[in-house]
Amino acid sequence: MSFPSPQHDHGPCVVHALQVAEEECRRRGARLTDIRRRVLELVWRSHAPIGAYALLEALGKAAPPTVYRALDFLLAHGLIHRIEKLNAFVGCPHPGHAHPGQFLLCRQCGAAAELNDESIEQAVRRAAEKTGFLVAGLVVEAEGLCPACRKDAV
Amino acid sequence: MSFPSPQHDHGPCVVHALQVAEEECRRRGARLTDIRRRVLELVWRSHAPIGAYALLEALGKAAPPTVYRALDFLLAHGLIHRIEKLNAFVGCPHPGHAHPGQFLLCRQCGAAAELNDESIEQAVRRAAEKTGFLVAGLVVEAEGLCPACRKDAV
DNA sequence: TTGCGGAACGTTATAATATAACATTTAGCC
DNA sequence: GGCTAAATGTTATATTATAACGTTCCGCAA
Ligand SMILES: [Zn+2]
Ligand SMILES: [Zn+2]
Ligand SMILES: [Zn+2]
Ligand SMILES: [Zn+2]
Repeated sequence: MSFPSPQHDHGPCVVHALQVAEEECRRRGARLTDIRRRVLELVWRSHAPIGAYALLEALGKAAPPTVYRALDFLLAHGLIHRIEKLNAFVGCPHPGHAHPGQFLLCRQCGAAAELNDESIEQAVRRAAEKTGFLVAGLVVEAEGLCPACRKDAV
Repeated sequence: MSFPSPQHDHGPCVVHALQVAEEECRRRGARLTDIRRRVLELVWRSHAPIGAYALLEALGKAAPPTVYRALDFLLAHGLIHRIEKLNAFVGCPHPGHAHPGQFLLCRQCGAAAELNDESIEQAVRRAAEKTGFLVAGLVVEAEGLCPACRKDAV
């Protein structure tokens, strides 16, 4: 919910995310195969949202469909989110209940933070209702400066 | 601000948009060249957001950079918006003051409506502030059913 | 008017992102 | 073990976007 400090030790976050993912997949009867786990780990290891071809390269010998299929699986089970603005992917810090993500993207350091603010979704839903539109999915992506980069910029 | 009825006569909308664009460009000292005007007209003629390569085809004999340059110009001067989710473009119904768009995108008929709801932006700004993040740009894209398609679906 | 200089455009090639189609392997189940 | 469906491998190609460089056009000023 808060912005990840750039110098925090990210290792434990990755380990924790993988544990949660194992659990969540078990609960759902979904198979977190080796490739899928490796992609998820790579996504988490990256501090910033990471693109499919960067993942592909990190995986070593693999073709595009391999990584896209893994990403599709992870998206379908709510373990990652896609950032539309960046054509990139980021780990979900609290999978288990389906939700659209709301993201803060630092234009300086690339870091991303996920919000899940009820009032944002409500504001959209209310405004949409006024026009008679029924909201089914929602993309919210704010670009700007994270706390650390904001300080640096003075 | 409200959803465009699918059977409304779109011709006048296009004509009006082009007039406003002429005016706005004059005001800004920007050149609305033939290509740029044709691209803007094509964007407006399309009921739904339209992609760069569809515009390219409609233009006839032209190469990608031609249409992308025109789109860049139109974006820079606030005459169109880009829909990130769709990699597509839509005319702005009220250019003249820079603003991020907030969009309602019908998954059935493809129609798009632009909102400019203060409360949405405020909700995002407030939630971002809590984390110390400074918002500079904002993408809001809701997917769902427009009033007409909602009725059809019962 | 003519020539200058920058903006706009043309053209070719290529980068970056994503999917189609089909063969092969693997994992779970009886 | 043998069956089946899911997962993965493999090749080709679609889709979206930009780089690089040459040419043309347009406003402006000598
Ligand atoms: Zn999430
Ligand atoms: Zn930052
Ligand atoms: Zn607008
Ligand atoms: Zn519709």
